[in-house]
Order: sequence, then C-alpha cells, then structure tokens
Amino acid sequence: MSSFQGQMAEYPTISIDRFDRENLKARAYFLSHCHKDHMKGLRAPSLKRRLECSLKVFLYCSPVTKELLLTSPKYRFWEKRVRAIEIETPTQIALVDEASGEKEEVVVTLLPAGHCPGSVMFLFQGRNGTVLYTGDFRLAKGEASRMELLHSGGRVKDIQSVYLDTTFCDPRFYQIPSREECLRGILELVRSWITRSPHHVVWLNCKAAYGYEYLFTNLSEELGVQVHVDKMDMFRNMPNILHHLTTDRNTQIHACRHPKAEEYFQWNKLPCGITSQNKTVLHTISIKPSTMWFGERTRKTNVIVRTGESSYRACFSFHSSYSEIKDFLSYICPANAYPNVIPVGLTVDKVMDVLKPLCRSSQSAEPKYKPLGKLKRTRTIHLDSEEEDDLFDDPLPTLLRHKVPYQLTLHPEVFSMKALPQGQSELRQSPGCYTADNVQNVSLANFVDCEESNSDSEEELETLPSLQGGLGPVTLPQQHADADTPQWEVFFKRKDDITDDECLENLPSSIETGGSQSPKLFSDSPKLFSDSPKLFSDSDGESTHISSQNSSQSTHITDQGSQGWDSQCDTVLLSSQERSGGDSPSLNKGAYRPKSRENISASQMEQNALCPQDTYCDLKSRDEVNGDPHTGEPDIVSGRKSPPEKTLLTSTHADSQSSSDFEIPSTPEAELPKPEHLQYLYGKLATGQSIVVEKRKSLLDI
DNA sequence: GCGATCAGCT
DNA sequence: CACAGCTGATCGC
Repeated sequence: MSSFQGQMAEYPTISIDRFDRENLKARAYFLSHCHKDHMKGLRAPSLKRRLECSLKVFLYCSPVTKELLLTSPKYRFWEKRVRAIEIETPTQIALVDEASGEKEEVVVTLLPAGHCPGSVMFLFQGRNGTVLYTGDFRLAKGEASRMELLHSGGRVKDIQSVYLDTTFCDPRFYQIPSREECLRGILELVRSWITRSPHHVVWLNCKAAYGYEYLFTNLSEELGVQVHVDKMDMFRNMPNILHHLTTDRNTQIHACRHPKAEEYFQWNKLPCGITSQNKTVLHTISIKPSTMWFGERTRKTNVIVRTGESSYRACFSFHSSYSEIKDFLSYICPANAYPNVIPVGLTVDKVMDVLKPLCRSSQSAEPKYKPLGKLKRTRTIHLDSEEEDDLFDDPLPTLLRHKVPYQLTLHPEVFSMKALPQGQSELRQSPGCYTADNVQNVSLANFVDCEESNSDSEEELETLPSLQGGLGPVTLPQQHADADTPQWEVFFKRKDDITDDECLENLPSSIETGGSQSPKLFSDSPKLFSDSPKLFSDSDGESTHISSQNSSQSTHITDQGSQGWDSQCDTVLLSSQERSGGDSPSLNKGAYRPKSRENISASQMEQNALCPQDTYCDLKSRDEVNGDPHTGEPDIVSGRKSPPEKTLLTSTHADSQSSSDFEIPSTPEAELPKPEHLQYLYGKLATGQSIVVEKRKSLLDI
C-alpha cells in the first residue's frame, strides 16, 4: 500500500495520489490510477469545498482513469474538474496560486505503468528539475529503455528524483514470473477445465480492483468465452475490454463476486448464485490470482498451484519484482530515489539501502577513472543528426530547449500507444502554442495512418494462426480503428519485435551510468514531443476518447527462446487436468502435452524442471502423485477439502529476470549462443545496427 | 448520519 | 507469502 504522502520535494504545490491534509492546498492534483489507496481524500467534503472555492484547480489523469473515476457516482462531482492528458504527450500545466497570482509552469508527461487500466507514471519537468513519480507499476526488464519520452537526445533524461513503487523492493521478491507466463498458465488451466463439458465452469476469484482486465480479455480471446462480471458499465467506452465481458451468467468463466463467495463455492455455488445450467449441475474450480515470487537462485517458477480439490492459486502481480525495480531504477539512474511503499517487514532505511546504490550520487561520490570508449547506454538507434554535446548532461530542463521538429521520426510503437479517433485533432489545438500544435497535428496525422494500417492487419490476424509471433496466448486484443467511436486499445500490448535496446540491456555496459564518455556512434533524433509540450488549453480538453496504454513485456518468451539461451519450458498441465481432445484451436498444442505422472521419477522431475515441455513438477508432494482426485469424472460436487498444496503447472522460464542466463542448462533442442554469434551480435550493437532476432519456430507454433 | 480509523478477513 | 478492498466496530463531529 502506498505510503506516499502526496507531495514531491521539487514540486510541493502539486499533489499526487493523496488528497487530504496538506494536499488540500495543492495547485493541481494528479491521479496515477483508480485504486482506492491512491484516492485518499478524493471525495472528502474538505476537498469538495476546496474545489468550489478554487475554480482553477484541476485533477489530471489519463483518459482511462478519468473514465473509470467518473463512472463511480461518488466521484462524479469531479466531472468538470478532471482533465485527461493523453499518454506520452508532454503537456504544459500552469500552477497558479489563486491568492497571490503567482504562477509556475510544469510540463507533465504520462507514461504507461502497466499496473491496471489507465495507470500511468508522471514525469514532471520544470524549474526544479525533472522528476518521475511512478505510481504503481509493473514493467518488465528493459522496458524503461523503450519509453521514448524518458529519453532526450538518445539518452535517458537527467532525472533529479524518482518516487518509486517499492511494493516488492525486497530481495525476497527477487523474481516474479512474467505476465506472459502467468497468463499462459491460467489460460491452460482454464482451457483444460472448460473444454471438458459445457457444464465445467471456472471461477476467477479476483479482488475488487482494476487490473485483471487483461486476464479476462486474453482468456476470452483465446477461448472464445466471455467472462461474467457484476458490473461493466465503467468499460462502456472501452470496446476492447467490453467485448470480452458479459453480465449474462450463462458462461463458463466467471469473475463475479459476492461477500460470501468462498462459502458459496463450498457448496458448488458461484458468486452470482447459480449452481446449475439447464438442470445440469455445474462442475466448478476456482482460481485465485495472487502474487508468487522466487528467490534469486530459484529456477523453478510454478505459476499455478493447487490448493484444494477444486481450488488453484495462480501467479499474478500488478507490481514489479525486486529485480524489475532494480533494473528500472538503474536504467533511469536518478540523483535521488524515494520509496512510495515500505514493504512489510522492512524499514525506510532498508529500502533506501537498496535504492541508493542505483542512484547517481552514490556512483559519482568519488571520482573514478573510467576507461574511455565505452558505449553509452543509448537506447534507440536514431538516424538523425547529432544535436548536443554528449559529454555533459543537460543543464536545462528539456522543455526550455525549443526545437522545431522537421520530421516525424518517432518509432511506430510510440504512436500505436496513442489511440485517437479521427476528428479529434481539433481537441489538441491549443491556442497560444502554435509550435506545439503543429507538432501535434503532424503526429496526429501520422498516428491515424498508423491506426488504419493496424486495423487492416487485424483482419489478417484473425485468419492467421494467432501464434505467429510465437507468443501464443499472450496475443493481445487488437486495436479497432473505428474513427467514430472512442478508441480503446488494450493497455497491455504485445510486441513482436525485440529491439536492440533489449539486447543492450543485457550488455554489461548498459549498466554504466552517469556522464557519457563515449563518442556517439549514431546521431540522435530531433526531439519532437519532449521539446514541444502541448499546452493545456482552457477550452477544456474534454475528450471522450479512451487512450490506450500498452505494456510491452512480451518479448521475453520469444527472445530467449529464439536465442536458445533459456530452456523453452512453458507451462504444462498435468495429466490430472488432462483432456484428450485436441479440439480447441489451441495455440499451445506444442506446449500442452500431458504426460502420465506415474512415468516420471523424482529425479526426472528435477531435470524436467529445467527443461521444457513435457514436464510437470510437483515440488511439495511428490509422494502424492497417485492420489489425484481429479483423474476421473465425475468430480467435485461436495466435500471440498484442502490437501497439501500441489504444484500443477510449472514454467521454468527463468526469463527476463534471470541475472545469469548462461547458467541455465539448455534443452536438447535449444542452442547455446556460440561465441562467434555473440561476437557478431555485440558487434552489431556496438555499431548501432539493428538486430533482428529471428523467431525460432516455436513449440507453440504448430 | 457521516467520516475516519482500525481490526479482521480474504 | 501480499495485494486491494470490503465489512463491521468504535469514536468523534
């Protein structure tokens, strides 16, 4: 839970995610996402009164957050005072003291945080330097390097302070299985159950919070079954979520809730009250998403655990793991970092001990000789001209440097993150800032093109095996390019292509921080967005448009598999959950190859834990392998007890968080990178050539 | 009656 | 395991 008090040292007149006490005096409010622990005081009478007196005070958030917030009647009084800011669109905001008339300008940029729909990080740039408030986030390793607007001149911006989500900033939580692994595990479990019969249903025991939507949409997409929920009106303007949900109880996947749901479940009753369909009793299992983590040396990442006869726990995390946090922070390398959360059992000091070494100050404490000629942690290879002296960090905030962009050189993915219907370009018009307007219009035009082409390929996608990218169930809902309706692109986006950034991340030199010593091999692109903030006009940027947010962490499975560095072990179901029919249009047929438990010895299991597909592992109760009550039909009608936990699904994808990829034994079919190959790759990296990673014919790609 | 806070629960 | 959030008890306005 966030213990951030709302204010940042550099910009104390703005309040973020806290709206009580001192924050009542703020000149502007920011909400990173719609979770209650970040909304304290947001509907308190004291703040309501403040709003009535101070007509220039606004709440800034992402378009999706605005939508979610205003759907709740309790917050509807904010309607006239919420201003949605497009993702990744630097926007200038005036902080006015209404009493004295004193004014300060800041430029804020919203960056997708991957925590829940609408969740963002706030990057502020102004006279007291550049600071980043992360809100809650889950970003896979290397993702910061793909955020265009964290960079300037091809380098990470000079960030004074980071206010960081440290929920799992504890070595205990070293590794949390990737979103894709978890998703795949749940998908296969659900698939294995609901394909048994139309009366086999799954209850997803989710907490009342935004953040599970990508689970629902992916399950629905892959299995062709809508998810039953209690309410969906908050998604009314987000078709890509809405289409996968239903309030019709007659479906096989439920995520409905009830205060006595657990009790109901004991009696084979779903939270929505049904126990049968068409006079046939339902066979139900429950899956409870919860965080699972693994230590540094743990190679086994079991994403599904059986906790009872019909109960399962599935790995699911809204927050970055310890190693993901460290990766993020070390990439940003701010002067200071402050924890927003103190994990239970830790103290502020303990957390600071982790954060400090990743900050600039600790690294530049004493002058050190550094060998010249090392590559700087550049992120993207720009083809444009060099624009600034690389030897020194920018003394000025980026916004003060007014550059006139001459061409749009941003990468397509940047645009794909910003869904904007045609015809809304005028909403971006900001009187008094024609330079920015021009840029916006240019980018908008390009964006629209981009969208249309996306929608074209969408058609294709549906006719192609959706495993094209090798990601299988991770395939995420596509974008709709309906110019007339508000757009919603799923906030977690799949990225097929590994970028060179990713590779750079794995290079030792990528950890190098601080001032550059290397000549730039490649010039940087002219800055567009970062130097041309959109001004927040008074003509109310009201927009019903729902912007997308995308989190791109899908590269790891394909990357690593394609390089053969890691065992390509994906989640595999046990025979207990086996169903013989290959009836489903499975994207995972390769991975889904059940094997009889009895045929596998314990030692085999140990091995298999490190090597892939035809594997399961049962960490905790190997001696119980014969006692699976699920092997036969019919099943579970009553008498749910809780046998010792059994791990049913396993994935040994040590994945993105692996600190030492080469330690991992290879699978028979996997190839270790040969020194020459590595040399070749590194050579390409060093010279800035893009590396196209050839996708291995995936196991799943059958 | 409402809100803030806390314990308990999941 | 923790998370996010609900419920219910208590207290103060």
